[in-house]
Amino acid sequence: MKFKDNMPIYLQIIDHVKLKIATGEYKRAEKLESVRDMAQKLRVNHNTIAKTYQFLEKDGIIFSKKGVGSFITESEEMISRIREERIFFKISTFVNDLRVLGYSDKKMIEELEKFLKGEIQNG
Amino acid sequence: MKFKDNMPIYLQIIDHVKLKIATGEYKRAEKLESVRDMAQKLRVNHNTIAKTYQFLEKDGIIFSKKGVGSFITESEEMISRIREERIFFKISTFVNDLRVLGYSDKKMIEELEKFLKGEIQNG
Amino acid sequence: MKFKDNMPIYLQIIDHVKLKIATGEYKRAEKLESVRDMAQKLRVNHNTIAKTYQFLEKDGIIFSKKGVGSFITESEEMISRIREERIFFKISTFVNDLRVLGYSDKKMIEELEKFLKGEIQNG
Amino acid sequence: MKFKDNMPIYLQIIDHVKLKIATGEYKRAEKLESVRDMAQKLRVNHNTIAKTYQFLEKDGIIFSKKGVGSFITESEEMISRIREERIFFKISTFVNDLRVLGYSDKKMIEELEKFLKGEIQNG
DNA sequence: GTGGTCTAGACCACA
DNA sequence: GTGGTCTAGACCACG
Repeated sequence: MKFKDNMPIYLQIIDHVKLKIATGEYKRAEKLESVRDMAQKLRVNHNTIAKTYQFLEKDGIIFSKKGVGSFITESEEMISRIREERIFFKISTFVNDLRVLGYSDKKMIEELEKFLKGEIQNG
Repeated sequence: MKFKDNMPIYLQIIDHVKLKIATGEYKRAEKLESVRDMAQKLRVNHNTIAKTYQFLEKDGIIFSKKGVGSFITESEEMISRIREERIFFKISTFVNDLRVLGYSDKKMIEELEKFLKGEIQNG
Repeated sequence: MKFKDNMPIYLQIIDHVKLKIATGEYKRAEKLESVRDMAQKLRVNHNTIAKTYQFLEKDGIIFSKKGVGSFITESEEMISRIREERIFFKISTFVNDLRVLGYSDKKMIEELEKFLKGEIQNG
Repeated sequence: MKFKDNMPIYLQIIDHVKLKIATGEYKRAEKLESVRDMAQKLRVNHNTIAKTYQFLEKDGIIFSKKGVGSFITESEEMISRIREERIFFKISTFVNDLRVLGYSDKKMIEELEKFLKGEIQNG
């Protein structure tokens, strides 16, 4: 995993975990990698991962048991919420950004379609 | 202007200026506010604005005349490029993000249309 | 400040701050001691205090500004809530504990009164 | 049994046993569950219960006979003391806590009565 | 081995 | 000087 320079690593990992939940890669109640294993894999200090897990736990996204491990939430509802929030955020950000640039709703959809078609020709 | 916590303010201001160029609010060869004026307006330290202007100048987006002030580039081509790069970046990021979440091109457009319609009903 | 052995220091400090808010010692929008000053005063590492402040910030009890300092919440409502929650918690815990020990409501009040009188005689 | 996160489980179980003695649920000289039975019942590791029993024995609250089991103390005086200490601790803690929050003796009793009455209305 | 806490010391961004 | 992040390394509680 490559980290951006201008954002704390632990926040990037939090987002990374939330993304994996949103895409379904991490499933309900699944065991996460141990703090130290993930630290080694991502080449960061174990404290950084511990902080990450604690923030995720505070938000109810994972739960940890001492001496056992850390696990994705058991709440299917929470998992759906993470996914839906993410999608909503992406779409509303997109709409907002293009509007600021002067795009009408119609033009926005047209440009998106054009982009998607263009990719086929280019790729 | 409200700044995010986890990103250097000067980078946010750089983006802010580039956005104003992309939207046409800042025009070709227009004089920018002085470092101290902008600092006061954005409620940040003047050093932060100075840093911002240096970066923008390095990228050829603005240029400075000693004792006179800073100005938006005179190159119409640069201005177009800033705008197009921005749009391309926004669209490709959007497409990429939704694909990661498992969205097909078709569903992506559908959801976007749904979102735009939903706004009308809600707003 | 003396710390108990069987509870993380940062949680004890969180409670310590909340207590000071509840008693009115810390007032609305008041500046807290800096992370490093409090660390020195309490003879703990600055990271421990930083963690404390971050948790308090996540709960909306204080807010921090980089390069400026940390401050008690500006919300009078939040301050009242902290105080009332604390009182409610103390009373309900007391009632519950004595009931478990077989005390009726009447006996509970009698014992409390007896205790308060006894103190006068002893003190 | 639900355990708090921020306190060693064995201390919570010690308190749990002392509470059962204080309430009379565990009687003088009564045989306790075996380490493994209690471990299974409380869903904790048997080492944790073993540790618990060792501490209780050290304090004279229980005693063990090799190959037979563990038993509640035979001293009626010890049992009374556990109960009285507990009650005294609860009351004095309560009084102290509310005083710190600025409550007079009179107000303390009033609030307690109010709380007890309020419960009836709410429950 | 698992998560959690703490220290010491470094560096960064911001004012 | 202020808060925030990160590392390295230690120790603890629990299973």
